[in-house]
Amino acid sequence: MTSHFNTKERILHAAEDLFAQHGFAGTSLRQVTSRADVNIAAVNYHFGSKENLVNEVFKHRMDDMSEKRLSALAKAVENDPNDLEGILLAFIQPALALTLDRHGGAFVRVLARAYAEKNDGLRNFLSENYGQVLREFAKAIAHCLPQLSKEELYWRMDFVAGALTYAMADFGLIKRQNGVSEKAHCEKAAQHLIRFAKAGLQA
Amino acid sequence: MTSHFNTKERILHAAEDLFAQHGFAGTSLRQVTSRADVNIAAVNYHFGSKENLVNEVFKHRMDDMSEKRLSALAKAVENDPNDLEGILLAFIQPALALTLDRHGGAFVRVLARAYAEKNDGLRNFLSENYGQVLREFAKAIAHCLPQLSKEELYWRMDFVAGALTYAMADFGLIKRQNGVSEKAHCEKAAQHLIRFAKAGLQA
DNA sequence: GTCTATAGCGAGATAGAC
DNA sequence: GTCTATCTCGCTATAGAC
Repeated sequence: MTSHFNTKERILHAAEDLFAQHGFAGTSLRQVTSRADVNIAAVNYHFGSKENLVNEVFKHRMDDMSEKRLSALAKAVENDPNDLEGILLAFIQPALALTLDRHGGAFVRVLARAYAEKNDGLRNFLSENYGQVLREFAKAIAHCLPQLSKEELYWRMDFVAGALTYAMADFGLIKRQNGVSEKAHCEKAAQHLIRFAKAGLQA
Repeated sequence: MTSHFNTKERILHAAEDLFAQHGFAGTSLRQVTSRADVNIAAVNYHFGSKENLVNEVFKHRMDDMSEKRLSALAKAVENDPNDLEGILLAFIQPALALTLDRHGGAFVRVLARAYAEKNDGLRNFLSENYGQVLREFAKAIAHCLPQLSKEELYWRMDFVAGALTYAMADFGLIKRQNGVSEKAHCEKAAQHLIRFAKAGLQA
């Protein structure tokens, strides 16, 4: 399976899985190279350092997700700038899509974990990129809800992002039922979340 | 400041701060004992192992917060079983109170971090205890919103818990303004969150 | 109950052959 | 570009003096 990829890609995939499972500090490069079935020295050859590997794992998925979010947002706004549900879907759908991807599912937990890491520079790097995307959505949502103050809007968007992160990472009470496919579970999650977030934003 | 406490308590407080800042795997016992100004051997004398220290740090605050939540819930329900806002406040207030505590503020991030740790046994221990408290709240909220299916209720409570965790841990777009006291910031957070969560639950 | 000292291990990183 | 071998460091944990 992994043997279709070259050394660098195998390291990236193995690291993504392990970071999701054990965190950044909790994962050793030895674990990564062992799972990727490459030599221990390869990671320093290709990435220079562990810290650099962490950043690359991140950038890879974040760039992809942000791009999908922004293009979905542009399409939704062009279609109907007052369709709050469409805008929310543009925000939620790309995150959802990740959980259906073989390796992306791990990344969702990596993402949640990164939010829990407070000072590590990774967090700053993240909030800069991710922050810009959030501001685009804020603009679109503000257009739908002109009565909302900017402060109130930002609070509520934080709540939506929190609910999304939490639900996507599969914390909490809700567990996927045995009879339900992962895809169906995620679609249900999106549907519930959009309904909830829409009502909360309109409060 | 810390010298008012004995060795064991100093270790607990130092560990709480550092776990919040660097995570569990990212914090060494040497950092802990150095900050607590106790000898490196003291932690193994008092706690046996690092893993045990992690659990104790957790149990200490969780027991306290769960107790406060449940007693506030009992009071709210006794006062008016249909007061959804009162029930939400009982859920949110004790988490809020922690962020105003000298050491509790760190714990909120420790908590968020624990949710991001998926397989480490700590997560199971947590979901068992915390899960019971959540189910009590689910019962009370279900009474206020009898038209909601159990599944829908659980989804929405997950979203509320996510929004709370995210907001409390100070992720996201919203930053405390320089002119605003921490206490005022938290009260505003609670006020916004209750409004948002109430509307979302009633959707 | 608290110290010093150290055992024993696994980490990240690198040098240099191939 | 990938390997083996190894350096150096910091970690958890413990033994034993006080």
